[in-house]
Amino acid sequence: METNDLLKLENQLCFPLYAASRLVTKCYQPLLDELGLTYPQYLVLLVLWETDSVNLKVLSEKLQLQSNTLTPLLKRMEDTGLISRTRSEEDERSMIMALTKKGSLLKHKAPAVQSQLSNNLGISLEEAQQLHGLLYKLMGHLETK
Amino acid sequence: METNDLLKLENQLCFPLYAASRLVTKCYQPLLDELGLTYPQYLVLLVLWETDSVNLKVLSEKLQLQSNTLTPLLKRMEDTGLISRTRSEEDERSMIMALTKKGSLLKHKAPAVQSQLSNNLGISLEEAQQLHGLLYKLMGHLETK
DNA sequence: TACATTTGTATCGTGCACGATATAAAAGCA
DNA sequence: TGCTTTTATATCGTGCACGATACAAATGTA
Repeated sequence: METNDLLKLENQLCFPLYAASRLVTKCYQPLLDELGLTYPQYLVLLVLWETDSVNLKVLSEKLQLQSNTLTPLLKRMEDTGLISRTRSEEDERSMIMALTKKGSLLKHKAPAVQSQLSNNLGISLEEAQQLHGLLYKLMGHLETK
Repeated sequence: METNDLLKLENQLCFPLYAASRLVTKCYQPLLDELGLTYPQYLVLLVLWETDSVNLKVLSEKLQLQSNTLTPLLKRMEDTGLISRTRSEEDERSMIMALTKKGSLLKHKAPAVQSQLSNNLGISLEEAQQLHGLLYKLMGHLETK
């Protein structure tokens, strides 16, 4: 490719990644609005529904988000009654996030969100799996940098 | 897949998209820091290097960002001397962004950013093209919603 | 046991993103 | 020409993201 072509927006990998990510988040939003959630908050719940009572470090690793992003986000979730935040007794540094009744019950509504969304994506299951694989491969390499 | 599996973080398409996008942006940042740019600002320059003097509407369509995101971003770029912002004479509503000398000269440094980054991605050219294609297919379908 | 180092969270400042809304210029039309 | 509607941009408020930094609890070590 020529230099000028290399610099074209549509030839970059970064841009479609960035645009597609925002676009998919936007598709989630109307569904999540009904549950009173933002998209990152929904991700937190996905983690907690899988494993309840995790500390910030674990949450941070799973979501690839740092404490400066998560702490305020989790405080907002505490304020809206979705989770509780308590210090660990064994290690006073560790902050443990656990589902409240309200946060726990929302799990029943999540499958509807997922199925609604996957119907909307407009790509086949094979393509979705392919995309999934490529994204994890990309991440796997970049994380070790 | 079972309901519980469907809700697992790693099985979602949305999460790797979101995480990979942030991760790639993070890889750009040290390179862009040397040019005094943020990643979205770099995207604006990519558009302007391709076609100078575009109004906000065009920029908004190309980057899929709205005026409430772009206006302050472009003002910051004006403040740092990268672009000029002037009202169109034919249509007083239209705000036209054009490269300054400084913004124009930065184009010479962009190929180095691109080649540095593509070396870092850790996926083959074929995989990158495949990923590129899948992302555009995804976007193409979602945009028409 | 004293002290340095590491670890887990939190705080601060800046820059996006975006829904909702405002405003003025332009275009359409009775 | 008056008036409505559309279009292009801007403003406001809220919630992320993240680099840099602070701080206290835990750990390692002489």
